[in-house]
Amino acid sequence: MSELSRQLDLILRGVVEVIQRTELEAKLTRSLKENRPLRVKAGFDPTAPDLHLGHTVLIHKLKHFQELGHHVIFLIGDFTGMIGDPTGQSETRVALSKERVLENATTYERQIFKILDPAKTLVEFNSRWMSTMTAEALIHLSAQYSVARMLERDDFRKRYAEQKPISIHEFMYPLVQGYDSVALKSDIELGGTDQKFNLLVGRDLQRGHGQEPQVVMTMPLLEGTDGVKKMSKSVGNYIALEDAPNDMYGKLMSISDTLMLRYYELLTTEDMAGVKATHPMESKQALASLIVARYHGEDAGRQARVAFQQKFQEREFPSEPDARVMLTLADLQEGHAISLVELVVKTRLVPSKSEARRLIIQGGLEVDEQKQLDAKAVIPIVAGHTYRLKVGRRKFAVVELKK
RNA sequence: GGGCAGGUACCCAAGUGGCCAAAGGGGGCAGACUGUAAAUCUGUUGCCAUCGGCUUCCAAGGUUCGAAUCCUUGCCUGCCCA
Repeated sequence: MSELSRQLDLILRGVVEVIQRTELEAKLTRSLKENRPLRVKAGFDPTAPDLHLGHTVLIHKLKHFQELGHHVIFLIGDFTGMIGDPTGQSETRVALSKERVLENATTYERQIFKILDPAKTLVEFNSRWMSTMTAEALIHLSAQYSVARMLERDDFRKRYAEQKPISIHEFMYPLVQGYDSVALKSDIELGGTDQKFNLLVGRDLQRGHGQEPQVVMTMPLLEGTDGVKKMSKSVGNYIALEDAPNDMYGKLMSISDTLMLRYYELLTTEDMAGVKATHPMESKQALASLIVARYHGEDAGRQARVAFQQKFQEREFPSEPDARVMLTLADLQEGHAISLVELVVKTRLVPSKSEARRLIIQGGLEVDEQKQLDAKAVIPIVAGHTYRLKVGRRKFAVVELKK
């Protein structure tokens, strides 16, 4: 196998679309011949340093390039961040302070370097060239794209059709992102399939600046834990890289069987036929252990598995409860007692007394393995005893009286 | 600048003077079921409380015994005309 096809093999694995394949091959060939690594760019939002598994699909692809000796540019869109997210539903963001951006960048690095090699990764900020751009240059840049072409972008088109607001500045997002490619002389840009439009703008702008257009590669979007919408923090269907091992494991175990296969496909290199042949629950546990181990270490993976089995399969009380409450005498009524509602609220696992009451009536509360159904009940609290509360399906708390 | 249509709970969306804490759907939560799930079914979903009370329907005023519903002003959104 030639070096070219070896590289192509790895590069194309899992990719949805390559624009243009022939250009990619040409760039690779030249890179090999001249011994000049390609510049591979991917952009990230500055406000969400809490990376989740969805992001890792892309980061792993960067890793592939890195392994092949190419240069990876991790671009933090601190300037574009002012515009708001490209899905368009959110409002304009306030510019982040310099300190804040750097802080977020550090957080990013801590997470991505679990996958990427720090020595071979260039972290860039687009404010470096954008914040010094003159208004004149900006107008000039805007002149390179038409409104009609902007409206080709799916979400713009939809919002326009649905009579929803689109602010002018939102058009700057694709333009600036495209210009980033010019500034970085990017050879290849990676993004999710939803980024296709923005990525293509980069090609146009590069051409306009006399550069060879970048090759665009789109990666699949990973569905979130709900199995339908793409994984994102704002929807709340995400599994963050920095989720605690047990949470991460638990979230992975709660996904549907169908979604599990998808995760295997996009997040691992396991053999799919083998996975499908195994009992779904076992496959799911294997997946959960694998991912937890990847971000928290082998031990954490094993421990999370044990903890999960305790907590859910054998319905035992976990060694690490979700909340610990220390009561003082001031919390108790005369007779050293406290109402169940009060007690549940004190764990903070439930937002209000009404919710606590509801939970109890619906049979969602156990104290020391005894189901409590009376929302008006008051229970005595004895010093020295540790009360173990099961709050709803999956939350546990321990309560003690402070001496 | 003018005209029209809108702004309701986490989201979508009904309601157009009292029967409205506000239909319906989605989502969330709980229970049953299960292989951890998913799907399904059932219940529940402003806050505090025993009846009952309190604060909500863009904002501020006003009319009324009584307003999400009527009026005024303002803010916001979309469309059309200029």
